[in-house]
Amino acid sequence: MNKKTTIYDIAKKLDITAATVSRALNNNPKISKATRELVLKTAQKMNYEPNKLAVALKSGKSNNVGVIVPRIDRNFFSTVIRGIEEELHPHGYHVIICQTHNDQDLEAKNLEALLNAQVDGIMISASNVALDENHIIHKIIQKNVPLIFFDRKKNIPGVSSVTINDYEAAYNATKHLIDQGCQNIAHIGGDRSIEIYDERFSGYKQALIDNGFEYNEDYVELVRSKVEEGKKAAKKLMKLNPKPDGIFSSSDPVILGAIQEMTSQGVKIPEDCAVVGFSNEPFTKFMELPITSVDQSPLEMGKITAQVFLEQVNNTNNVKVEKKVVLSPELMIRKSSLKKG
Amino acid sequence: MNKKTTIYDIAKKLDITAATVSRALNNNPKISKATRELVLKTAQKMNYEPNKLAVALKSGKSNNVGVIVPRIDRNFFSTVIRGIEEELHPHGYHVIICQTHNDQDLEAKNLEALLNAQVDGIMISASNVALDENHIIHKIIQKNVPLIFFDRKKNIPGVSSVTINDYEAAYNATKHLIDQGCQNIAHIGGDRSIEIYDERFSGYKQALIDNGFEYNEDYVELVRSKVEEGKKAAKKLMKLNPKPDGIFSSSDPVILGAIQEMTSQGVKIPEDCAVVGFSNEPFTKFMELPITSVDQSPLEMGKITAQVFLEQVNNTNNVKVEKKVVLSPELMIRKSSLKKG
DNA sequence: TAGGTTTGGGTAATCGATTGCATTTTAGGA
DNA sequence: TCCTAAAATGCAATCGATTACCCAAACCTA
Repeated sequence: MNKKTTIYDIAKKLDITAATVSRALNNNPKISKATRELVLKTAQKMNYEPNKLAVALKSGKSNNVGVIVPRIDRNFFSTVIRGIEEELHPHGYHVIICQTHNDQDLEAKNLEALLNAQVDGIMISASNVALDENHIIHKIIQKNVPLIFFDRKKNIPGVSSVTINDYEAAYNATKHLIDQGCQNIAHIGGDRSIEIYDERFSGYKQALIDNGFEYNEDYVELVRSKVEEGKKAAKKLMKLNPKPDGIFSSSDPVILGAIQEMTSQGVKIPEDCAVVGFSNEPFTKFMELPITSVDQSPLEMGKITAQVFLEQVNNTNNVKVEKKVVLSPELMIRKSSLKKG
Repeated sequence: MNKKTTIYDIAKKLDITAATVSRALNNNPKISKATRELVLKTAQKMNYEPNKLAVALKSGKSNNVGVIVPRIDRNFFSTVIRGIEEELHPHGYHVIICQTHNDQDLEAKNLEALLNAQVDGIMISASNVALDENHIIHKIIQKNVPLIFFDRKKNIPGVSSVTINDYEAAYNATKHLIDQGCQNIAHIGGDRSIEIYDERFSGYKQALIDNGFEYNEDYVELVRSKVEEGKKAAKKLMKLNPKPDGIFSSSDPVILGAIQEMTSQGVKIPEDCAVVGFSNEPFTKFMELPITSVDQSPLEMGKITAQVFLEQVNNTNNVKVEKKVVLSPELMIRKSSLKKG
C-alpha cells in the first residue's frame, strides 16, 4: 500500500517510457530540455527516490564498504571508523561495520558476508593469523575487491595498508625516558608474534643500545592488554634490583595497572619511576596524574585509509598500485614521565 | 574476468534451468533428492555464493539496518552499537552506521540515505529537533519501515523506544548524596529542552524536596557536556555561600572539569564536596579518585533495541505494537561520593 | 488400460534501473 | 515541397534470483 514510486510510475503518468525517464534523471544529453524538466518536476512531485538496490544490481556497485575491527567499543577503533565514515560519506558510500572479537573464524565469516553483500571495498584491522593460500583474503584479492589494511597489516604483495611506525614510536618513547635521566628502563609489551608488538619491542631495545645502555631481558614483560596484567607485570618488575626507574608500555590499560600497583607500593610517579603508555586513550589525559602516551592519530588513520580506498576505486587503469602509508606517531608528553622541570 | 558464478552457470553446467537450481538451493520440496544434492555439490565446487543484491531486490529485504548516532567515538554510543551488532549479526543483518554530529540537516540526510538504501529498519538516537509533519521521520513511519528510538527518544504514537529512566537515575544519585550527609547539593545539568536533561533535573529537584531540602536555583548550572564547561560551572558554584558540599552532574566530562577546578581551589573530594557524574564513562573508574557515576547499560540498551526491531520485523499481523522499554539505571558508587566509611 | 494423481521440472514474469540499438520525429537545406 | 541528418524517444535485453503457473512423465487404482 505504501509502494515507492518507480521510474515506471513516472513514465506511465507522462505517457513516455521508463528509459526516457531514466535518461532524463541521469542528465543524458539525448533527452530534450523540455522532457527532462518535466520528468524532474514530476519525479519530485511523486516523491521519487531511486531504488539503490536496483542500481547496485545493475551497476555492480553497492556503494557500501565494509570495515572490520576487533571490536567497536574501543576508542582507537571507533575513532578510526569515524574517520573513514566522515571521509567516505560525502562520496555516497555507507560504512558497514563488523566485529571479530579477535576470532579468526568470525573474521573469515565477516569477510565472506561482506563479499556476498557486494561491498565495493573492505578495510580491515587484521587478526594475527597465518594465511594459507585458500584463505578468504586471497579470494578477495582475486576478485579484485579493493582491500586495505589499517593498524594491523599483513604483508601481501599488491595490497595497500595504513599503519603507524611502531618502531619509531617505541624508540622515541624510550629515548624520552632516557632524556629524563632514567637509568634502568623496563618494557611491558605484548605478544611478539603480533607485528605491532614486535616492532615496539625492537624500538625499545634499539633505543637502549643506541644510547649506551645494556639490554637486559629481565626488564621485559610481555602480557595481554589489560589493567590486571599491568599490575602483575609491575609487581614482578619491582622485585628487580635495581628497580626500574622508567617503564615503557605498549598499552595504556597496562601502564595504568602498573601505576596502580607501584603507587600502592609507595613508588612515586614520576620521581621514582617515569612511565609512558601507548595509544593515547582518552583517560590518559583525564587522570589526576596525566599519563604520557603515544598518539596513533586514529582519525587521520581512518581518513587516509578511506582516501587510499577511493584512489583504488577510481584507478581506472588496471595497474595495481600498492600503497603502504606509514604515519608518524606523536609522543604526548604528560606528567607521568617528567622527572625534570 | 573474475565473474562470480551465478545460478545460470550452475544450470548450464548441469543442463537444467536456473529455476531448478534456485529451488534446489532453497530446499524446495518439489525438487528430487538426487537433483538437489547434485546442485548443492556443483554449487560448492563452483564456489557459488548468492548475490545478495539480487535477492534483496527481489524480496524487498536488504538485510541491512541503519543506526544513527551523534558520533561513534563516544564510549556510550559505540557500546550501544556493539550491542546492536552482536544481537543482529546472528540473524544475518548488517549494521550501517551514520553520524549526525548533532546536526539536524545531516540527520535528515542520513535518514533519507538509509531509506534509499532500502534498509530493513532504522535505530536512532534522535537529535532534539521539533518535528513538523513533513519531516522525514513521518515518511519513514508511513512507509512502514521499522523505526526504533534509543537513548534519546521522541514521543511519536506507534513508535517504539528503548531508554533509561533518567528521572529515577537523577533521583537516586541525589538521594545518595543526601544519604552521605550532604546539606547543600548543587546540580550541573544540560539544556533542559532536551528531554533527558530535563528529566535529570526533575529527579534532582524532587529528591531534594522529598527529603526536606529546599530547592534553590542558584545551585543549578546548565552547560554543555565538556570538561571546560564543568570547570566554569564549578567556579561559579564555589562562590556561593554556603558552598555546595555535594554536586550531581548530568555528564561525566563536566564533573571531571568540576573536580579539576575544585581540587585546584583546595576543595577536598569527597570530604568537602561529594560528586556524582553520569554515563559511567570508562575513565571514571580508572581515575586515581574513581568517580561515582550512573551506568546507562549501553550494551543492554543496544541488545534490547535490536530485539525490539526483530520483534517488529517478525510481527506478521499488521497490528502496530508500540513498545516503550525503560531500563533502570544503576548508580556505580565510587570514592568520589563516599563521605562515610 | 483409460483416467486420475503425484512428482519433478520448465517457462516466463518480476523486482527497478540502465543502455545498445532501432525507430520516429524534427529541423534544416536545397 | 522533398530529402536527409540530427535530435529525441522507444524497444528490449540485462543484472541475479525467485515463484506462480503450466506441462510431462510416472505411478496408481479400478
